[in-house]
Amino acid sequence: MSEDELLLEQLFDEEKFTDKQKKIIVAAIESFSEKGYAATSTNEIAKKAGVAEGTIFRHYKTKKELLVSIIAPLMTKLIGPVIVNDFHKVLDHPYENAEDFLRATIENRRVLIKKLLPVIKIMIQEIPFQPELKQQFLDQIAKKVFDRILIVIKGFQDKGQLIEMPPASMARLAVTSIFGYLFSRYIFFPESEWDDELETERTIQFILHGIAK
Amino acid sequence: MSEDELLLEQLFDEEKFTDKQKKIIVAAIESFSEKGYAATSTNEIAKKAGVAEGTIFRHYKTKKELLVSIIAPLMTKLIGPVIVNDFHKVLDHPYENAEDFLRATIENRRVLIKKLLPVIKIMIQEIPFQPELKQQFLDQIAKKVFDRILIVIKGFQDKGQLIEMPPASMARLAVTSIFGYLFSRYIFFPESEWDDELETERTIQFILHGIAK
Amino acid sequence: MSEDELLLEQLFDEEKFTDKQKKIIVAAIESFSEKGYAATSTNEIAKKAGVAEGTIFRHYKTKKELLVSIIAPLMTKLIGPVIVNDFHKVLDHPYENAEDFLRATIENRRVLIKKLLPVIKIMIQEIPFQPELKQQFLDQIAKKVFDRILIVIKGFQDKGQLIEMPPASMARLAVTSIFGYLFSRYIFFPESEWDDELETERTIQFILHGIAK
Amino acid sequence: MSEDELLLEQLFDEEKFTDKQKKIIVAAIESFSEKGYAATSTNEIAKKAGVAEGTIFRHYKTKKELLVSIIAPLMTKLIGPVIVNDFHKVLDHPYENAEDFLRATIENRRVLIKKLLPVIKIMIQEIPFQPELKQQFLDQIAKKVFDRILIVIKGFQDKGQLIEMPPASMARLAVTSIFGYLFSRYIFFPESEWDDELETERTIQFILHGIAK
DNA sequence: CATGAATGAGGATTCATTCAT
DNA sequence: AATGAATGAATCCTCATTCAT
Repeated sequence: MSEDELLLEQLFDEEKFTDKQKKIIVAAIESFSEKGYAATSTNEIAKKAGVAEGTIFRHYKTKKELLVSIIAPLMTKLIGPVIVNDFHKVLDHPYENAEDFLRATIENRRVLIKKLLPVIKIMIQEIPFQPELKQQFLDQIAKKVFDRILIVIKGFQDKGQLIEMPPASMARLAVTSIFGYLFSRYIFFPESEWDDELETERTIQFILHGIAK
Repeated sequence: MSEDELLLEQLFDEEKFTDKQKKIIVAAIESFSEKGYAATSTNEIAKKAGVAEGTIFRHYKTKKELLVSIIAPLMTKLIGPVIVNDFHKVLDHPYENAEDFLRATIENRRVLIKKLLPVIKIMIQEIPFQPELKQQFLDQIAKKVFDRILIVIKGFQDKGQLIEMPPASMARLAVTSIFGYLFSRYIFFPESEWDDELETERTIQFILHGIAK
Repeated sequence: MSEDELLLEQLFDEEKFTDKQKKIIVAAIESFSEKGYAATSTNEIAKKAGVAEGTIFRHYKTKKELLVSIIAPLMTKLIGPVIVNDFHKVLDHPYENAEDFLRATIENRRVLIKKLLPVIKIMIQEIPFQPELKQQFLDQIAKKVFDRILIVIKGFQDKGQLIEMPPASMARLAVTSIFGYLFSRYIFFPESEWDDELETERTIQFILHGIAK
Repeated sequence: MSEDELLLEQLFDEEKFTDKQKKIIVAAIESFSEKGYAATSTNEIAKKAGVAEGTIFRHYKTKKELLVSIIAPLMTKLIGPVIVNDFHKVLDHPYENAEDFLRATIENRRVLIKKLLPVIKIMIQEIPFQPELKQQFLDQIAKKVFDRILIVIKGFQDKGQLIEMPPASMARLAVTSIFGYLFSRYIFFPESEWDDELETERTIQFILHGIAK
């Protein structure tokens, strides 16, 4: 529970929730991420949360609203680091090189993904089926984040650190490599032994220099 | 319908299906990939297929069996190219270089993914929740394919074409780059304009040489 | 049950219903008329009909559709006699006097109301709350019937049998007297002893001559 | 609100209610008469009244008690005029004729019905389903009022103003004519244009002399 | 007095599955 | 083999009512 509480704090710092509401959210996250949204019954969530089924519907008008109000704040949480930190880093330290930037970015994301794992699983599963979430995702995450990344890439290209290539293509290549690593690490094979520092380093070197000798 | 028929032929060449059964499969694939397995009702599939609901259960004991018998053959289909073609290519033409191999691999996969798109979507969505599929996937795809890839990588490393790195790590980096491209192309942003040849080339160069100048 | 069957035949001559569907209709009419639509649960109807709750929803998409498909055909049934019979009577037998016309009309209605009593109760209760029914009632019954009545009244006025008074007002007075009688007889005080022939006669004389000496 | 307040004053002169309680009653009357008792939720009433749901149950043990305590006093209000005024009128002014009596009675009722319209609607809807209300209605209104009416009718018959007819039948005919008018006027077609004085007069003449020439 | 969160029984409706035809 | 009516458990959700604050 203490771990869940941490997750909650991470997700909802400022907002005030009643005790029961917190339990509902924790239970919903657990069930949704284990069985999927559609396959989870509100009755099941209620039991796991130790509340009456009606209580869920006092706080969330529908089951879908419960889902959305779990996922939506996550969107904001996930862009935060990109927009605020990274952007400034690059502008404030013009001497900084692409390698350090990548390292910071991956680590940043790694910690976040690790903490928000179950919620991210839900997000991945449900965004394709929930137009509301999809729209939010495209507007808030995809677009905003992508725009920042393009700026950063152009910055490093201008400094001569990166090769010439349309920034959009480069962004795709770098981003999928990073998320390829993070998803392999935390979602596909979380039970394997991982030397995070080493794999992070390999991923960075791969992004920068590829695998050819 | 001709496109669906092609998909079916692709998926189930040898097997003999009644006309109704084919319609059921096509309808199920469409619904499952659009709304998800759990959110699709058998009644809906029956209507879309133009058969009675009972007919579905004459061919498949349960709804889950319908899902599995759609996804399972896909597994075999997807490894085929890796195991049969690629493996032989490398062994038969020892002079071939890694770049050509990558190019063939990506193209191979690209055509397949394009054709099997809806089924692949279902696979991605449902494998996490269906232990039966998960096991099949791990045993048939992940393991077998990974083993082959490791061999191929070692082969190129031995030929001095690739840098020294644990083949497993290298496999992860290359594979996620390839699938990062293919998923971006066909699943995340299928509606964007894509110059496939160019992006394939960029992906290959990225895997080989990275983005650093 | 035989009485219910008669009611059903009366209500739905030509249409074909399955056995279970008939039972559902009979049970619904009984419950709706006894406790009101909103206070009747589908579970209760199912039990009374001896079918599974799901069976109700196989035949009627919603509870409201069940209500409407019970009440709607009644509307047609109730106007039939007015439009077809009465209208022709007056036109075909120009010598006929208002008294005989009234007698036939009341008797006609009396037999119908007696037979359709429970359904009429439902109609009275639910029309105010179901816009769909209300509209149908206004369009089909109220307007059509009223138009015919006006014609009949004008006919008798022209023949000098009725006093001068706006036909609409006269229609209201006559109609409410007739329904006042029928409702007193069958809805408000059905358990009292009624000498129907005598009371019909009194009602007719009242409509024609009032109560003043 | 001033109109509602008037209604309240009309309904509950002497009793003392808290401000919130008045709001609850007003809200309940509005909702009950618009959607019916069974289809109105206490939550809805609470919102409309601007009070907490619990507050309703502080004043009324159950939802049904709320209904009854709205309808019950109405019963007394509605008989009042009959028993007190009319009765005395006839006894005190033996020379008065039936026509004037009818006129006074209708007008009396007309004003009352107009003011109490929403509550009367509720009464009509719910009496058939609430045995408690039904009993009260039969004992207090139907019986008492009917007894008075019989006396009045006999009085006028003795004075030779009315024809010979069992007073009960005559009561039914006159009463349904009056209420037929009032209900047409205020409940069935309130939105039509009505010349009240004229229609009242027509109704009186109809009751006295009928429609025959 | 008043609140409103909490309850859990009960509501309408959906669903996968069965089975007589 | 195919049907589609029938099932009843399960689903999401609503509601009157309670009770700690």
